[in-house]
Amino acid sequence: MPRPNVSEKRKLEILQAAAQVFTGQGLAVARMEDVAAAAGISKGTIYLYYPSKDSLIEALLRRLFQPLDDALAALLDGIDPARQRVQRYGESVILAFAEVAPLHPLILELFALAPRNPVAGELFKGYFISYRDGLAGLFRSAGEAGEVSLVAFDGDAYRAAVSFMAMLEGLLLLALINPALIDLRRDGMDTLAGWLRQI
Amino acid sequence: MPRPNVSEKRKLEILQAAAQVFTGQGLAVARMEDVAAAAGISKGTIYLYYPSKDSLIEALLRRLFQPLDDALAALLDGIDPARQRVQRYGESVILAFAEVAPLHPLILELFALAPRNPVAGELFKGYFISYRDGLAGLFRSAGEAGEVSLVAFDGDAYRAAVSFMAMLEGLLLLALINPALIDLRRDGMDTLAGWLRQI
DNA sequence: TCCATAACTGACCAATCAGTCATTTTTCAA
DNA sequence: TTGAAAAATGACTGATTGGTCAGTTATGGA
Repeated sequence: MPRPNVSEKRKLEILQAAAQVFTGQGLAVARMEDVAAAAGISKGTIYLYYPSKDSLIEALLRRLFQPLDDALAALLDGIDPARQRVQRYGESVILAFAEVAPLHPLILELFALAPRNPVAGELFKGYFISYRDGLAGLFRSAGEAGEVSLVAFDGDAYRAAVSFMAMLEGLLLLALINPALIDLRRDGMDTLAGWLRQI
Repeated sequence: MPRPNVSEKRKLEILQAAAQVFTGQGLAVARMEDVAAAAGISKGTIYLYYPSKDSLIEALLRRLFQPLDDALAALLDGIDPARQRVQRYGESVILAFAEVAPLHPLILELFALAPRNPVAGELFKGYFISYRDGLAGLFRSAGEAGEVSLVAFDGDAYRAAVSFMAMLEGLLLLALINPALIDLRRDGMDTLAGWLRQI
């Protein structure tokens, strides 16, 4: 019988410990020793699975990005009517963010990596460019098909896309910076619904 | 003749050097030695004006916040019609952000301090709470006076305030994360104008 | 049971850097 | 011109920590 491959399991355990420690202490302050302790292993073991602290941070970033990527794929490649896909996308992003509320301080720090860390930069850049262009294309064809009205945006699908993105990302930012400022589940859904009434 | 007070001038020079170095290298990586070199002084001298690296960061944060505070005061205490004040506020924030584009990586890092640094936390919290409540009050009274229509928000001034804030902060976030994503001066102004047509 | 090897450990090293302070340089009122 | 105080210097220290690796332990097929 082959030995059970502990590698993937260990990697995941380390990643979860890292999420917890990095969130609690901040990326710069948190020590690899602390991550190891939280994972119930020794520091050296981490380096059997991740070659550096940076690689651990990047793995975490990719992992947290996954749900966003999935939601974006569903938005852009779905077969449902455009309005419905946009609404579902907004709702799933808002709910996903509300669910990871304990990780918000970490997520804010990961955002701040974008201009400096190449991996983070590429992730964000790729995501937002696809998002903007995909959404604009979606609005354009839905507008031409008469499914939505772009009259509030002078018929400009690009403007509609930027407006939607600003509204949604803005909601997330407000929640990230100060949880007491808005209730994502209530205010987020209200604002999203209000926006959708424009088109 | 009293000696010219070099203190305020030196403090400002150090702050400007810090802005430059922190933006280029990141808060965690930048060394006090580098800030000193950029200011054309020695490291020890910095400590005659700022007691610690953290205090320097906090001074920078307060300084960068000042224009926002001023714009907010003009929004909340102005005597012009509500719609005009909201528009002017949005425009001035967007333009101010576009003007400090070289500092965007630093600003993103300062945002990420909010959950951990008490000074940053208080600044952001205070600002956004005043912003939200002041704007909601503004919309409420302007709605009652018939200056604006809140029908797009079910007559709810709070919802209108959250929607406006999300739109505006979202624009700034998109620009911060990836300058290539939107053109603040053009897309920002368009989106702002589009939002204002709702009320 | 044996042992090859996978998995893990933690003491250690090398590098880093915020902050200090004894000393030097500059300033200017007398 | 002088000297006392203000301003500035930069070598140094103490503490920290990412990453390494020689040695130890656990596993399971033969």
